Amino acid sequence: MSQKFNEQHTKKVEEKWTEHSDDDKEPYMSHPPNLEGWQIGRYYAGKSAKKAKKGRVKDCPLGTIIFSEAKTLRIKEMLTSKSLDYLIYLCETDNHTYSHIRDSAFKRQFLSIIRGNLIDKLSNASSELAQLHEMDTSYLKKFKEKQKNPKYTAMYQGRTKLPAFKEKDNLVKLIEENQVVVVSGETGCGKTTQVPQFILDHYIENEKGTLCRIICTQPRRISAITVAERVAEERAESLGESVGYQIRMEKKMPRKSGSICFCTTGVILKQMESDPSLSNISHLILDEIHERDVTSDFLITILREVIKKRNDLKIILMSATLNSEAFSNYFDNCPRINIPGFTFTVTEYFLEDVLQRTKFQCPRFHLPPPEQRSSIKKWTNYRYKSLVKPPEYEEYIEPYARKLLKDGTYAASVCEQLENPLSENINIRLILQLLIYICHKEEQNGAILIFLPGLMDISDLHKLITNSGKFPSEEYIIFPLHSQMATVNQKQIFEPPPLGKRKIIIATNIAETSITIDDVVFVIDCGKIKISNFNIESNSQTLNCEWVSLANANQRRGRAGRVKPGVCFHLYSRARHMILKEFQEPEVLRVRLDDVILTAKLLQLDLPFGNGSDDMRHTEMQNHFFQKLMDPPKMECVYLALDCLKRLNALDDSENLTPLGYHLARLPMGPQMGKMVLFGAIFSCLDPILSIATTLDFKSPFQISLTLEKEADMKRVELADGKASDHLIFHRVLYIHDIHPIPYKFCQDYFLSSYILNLLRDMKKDFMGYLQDLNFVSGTDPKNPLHNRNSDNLALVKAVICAGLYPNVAVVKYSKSKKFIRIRSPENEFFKLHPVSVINKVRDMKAPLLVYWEKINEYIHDASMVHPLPIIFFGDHYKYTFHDHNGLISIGNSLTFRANPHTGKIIEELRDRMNWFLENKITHPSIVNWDVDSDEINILRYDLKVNLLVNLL
DNA sequence: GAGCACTGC
Repeated sequence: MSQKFNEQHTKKVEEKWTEHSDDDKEPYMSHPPNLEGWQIGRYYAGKSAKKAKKGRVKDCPLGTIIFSEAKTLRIKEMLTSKSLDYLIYLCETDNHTYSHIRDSAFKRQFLSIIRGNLIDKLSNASSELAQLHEMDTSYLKKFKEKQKNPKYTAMYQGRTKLPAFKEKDNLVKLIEENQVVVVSGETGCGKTTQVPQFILDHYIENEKGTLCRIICTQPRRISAITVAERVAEERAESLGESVGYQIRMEKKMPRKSGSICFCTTGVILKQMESDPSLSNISHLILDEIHERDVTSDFLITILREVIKKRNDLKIILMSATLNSEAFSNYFDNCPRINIPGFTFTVTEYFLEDVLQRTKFQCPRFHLPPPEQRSSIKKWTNYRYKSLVKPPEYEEYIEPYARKLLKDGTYAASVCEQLENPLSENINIRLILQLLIYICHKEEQNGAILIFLPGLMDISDLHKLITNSGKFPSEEYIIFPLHSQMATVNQKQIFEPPPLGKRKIIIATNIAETSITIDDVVFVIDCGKIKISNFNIESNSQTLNCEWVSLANANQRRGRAGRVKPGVCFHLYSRARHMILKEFQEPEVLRVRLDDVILTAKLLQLDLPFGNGSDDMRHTEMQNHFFQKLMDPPKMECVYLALDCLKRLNALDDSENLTPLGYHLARLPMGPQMGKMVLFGAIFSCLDPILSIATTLDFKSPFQISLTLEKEADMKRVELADGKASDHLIFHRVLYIHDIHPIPYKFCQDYFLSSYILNLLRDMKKDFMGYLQDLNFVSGTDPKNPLHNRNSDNLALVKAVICAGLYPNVAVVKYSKSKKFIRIRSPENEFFKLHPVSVINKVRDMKAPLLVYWEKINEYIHDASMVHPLPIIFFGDHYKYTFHDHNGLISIGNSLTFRANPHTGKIIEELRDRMNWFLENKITHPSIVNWDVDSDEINILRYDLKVNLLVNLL
């Protein structure tokens, strides 16, 4: 397959598309020339009032589309072809019977999903584990032999020292006698490795090993593997005997019975799609359930239904001590058992102690940046801002500071600083002073771990430390640690430092749970954390810096006591510590719910009806799935997600899954990315689209360099190859990585992570497997030429990107100096383009339209500049209107384009035709037959050589 | 004019 990276086919786009001048796009850019004096003032007042209303921009067409006469003629010829009638026949939709769909495996599965219900499905649930006495005896025999194995006995000796071991008999008895048990305990108590083994050994010893099949879920892939390896080692076995693991794209399954399988929470949820009663499982252990991620919250909600029908299924919830009671309450006050933790003591200090020891002086006022210091007005504003105190100061923090002053244990200047809210801001100079104090005054040696909220702070502190001259590289190794930095995959960070050197790690909360560095003795906790939230009013995602929860603070503190007693410095006062909330909000209250709803639909759970549905049905459904969650999300959030799924055509008007929705629910990615991939398969440009969708869904392979930022930016621009698209860069990177003679060299030169690139390659293959199950492709090779006939046509690739990202469309506005870009949403809100986007640098501004995936805090992260036609073809709410000699195409009730009547008419027919084609393809999943005479190609073709759609887009 | 918490199928 030749997949040259060029855009030759774009030139074939024949239609004339003109961009309007500024006045045309924004009719109110400047005041009409005939106005004078106060009229001008009133004009602008009216204009800003309009802006404030955030009115739609219907009346500001984004451009004009005119097809040439020759093209019009050819398209008209095509439109008279007979194949259209055939397609209309195929796609006459009947939502209740779907009688227009030919009988197929897909149809039967789809109908059983939209008509069925979880409870009915569970009513004939039963365990599939059968007791086989011969095997039971053999399991016991092997187990007894193992107890003589010196390796096993040595490991066993170590196990008996764990706190969990003292509770062995209690645990086994409690689990035997109850269907649901909550096991709580802090890290280091051994519950994760021991509890599954206690259960398994108990079954084997009682000659019923074949009835025992334990699944233990972990929130992260890495912990599923490491725990499985550890447990296999303790049992003196290799993986694949009685212990195994399963994560996406990687598994080592244990034997079918008498076994323990560690897997990620998502794997088990996916399994429930086909086997909701978990028929081949005897014990389900959910570990780290206190983290409250969407998947585990979702899982326990369904499990409450499942255990009613499967009385023999045991559920063990393992949580931190802090919120074990809440889980017990959720399961009808099921019994709890607590295992004391086993960690070294960590001495805790707070801001007042740090200030006292370092004699540091916090700034009293916000200093404006140097370039603004001349403006006194702005400066006063800064001073004013610094004096506004959060409400908790009067109630808690000031009284505490006054008490300290009275007690006389702290210097007066320390107490005074505590009363100033600025002392709670992140202050990297204070951290530097504290580091100097630790390294020179504290006797203990050992690694220092600093928690900061984000990259900015990590970068600033890193610079400050290296430039201070107090931490020469002969004595200190400094590791910045962030999910997007190369250091996360370096072994060096886990290993003891070279002799005579000390490790300093500057990390985000990645070091709280995901990455464990054993030799940490000192922790500096800035007390802040970046938390993403979903804002219902603006229907958008935010990422803000907040106070940590007590759970976070404890976890951070615990990182200091893994090998010996440690010290933790919190950079906030004891008073602040007292008013921290216990936990962060559960994730399900902080995210978009569209993906959750699709999964729930596939699992046939009862869901509420959206805003638009009639009230009768609304009131019928009081006890729906979302109400049963431990923390039900706001209904507005559910409605927003339902609306979004309807716009994507994943749900029909009665909120049943459509055939498209059914496919999207089965694909392991969000609905928009799933749609992009399906269209990539249908339009035969699958490899580039899979690269892009996988990267957006998982993670960018680009790594951040603290020292070579500019170089990294330039490499990105180089990879963009003049195309105004961040998405096509992902395609190009994965493409080159696959064919490069020395992939590792390519990664080094272009600041890429080969670890992530390899994962992305595996993931693409994994998606191919799903597409094959859905019957859209014929194998698992993403580069199969059969599915890449149009992969060289980057205009088409961009059109498919657009189909997937819609309705995330925005309009580009240049500033007058054209130095930077502003973005306007169809709803007339203004955003900015993230500085790393190549669109800032590649000035190929033929089109003012962008499609994007992620928008966080007013910033659009990755974007592609697109032609209007894909938006017109793939957008919803198509309308054509004609009045005052103006033809207008309107999309999504907000984007408008001018088109003369004959062009408008043709676009409308072409759009219908393509939708029929897609509908047919979705309801009759199969590989598109690109043969010259095939029916489906005739539908899209306007002459024998060229496929209409592929060239039009 | 200016910046990106962390997971997962």
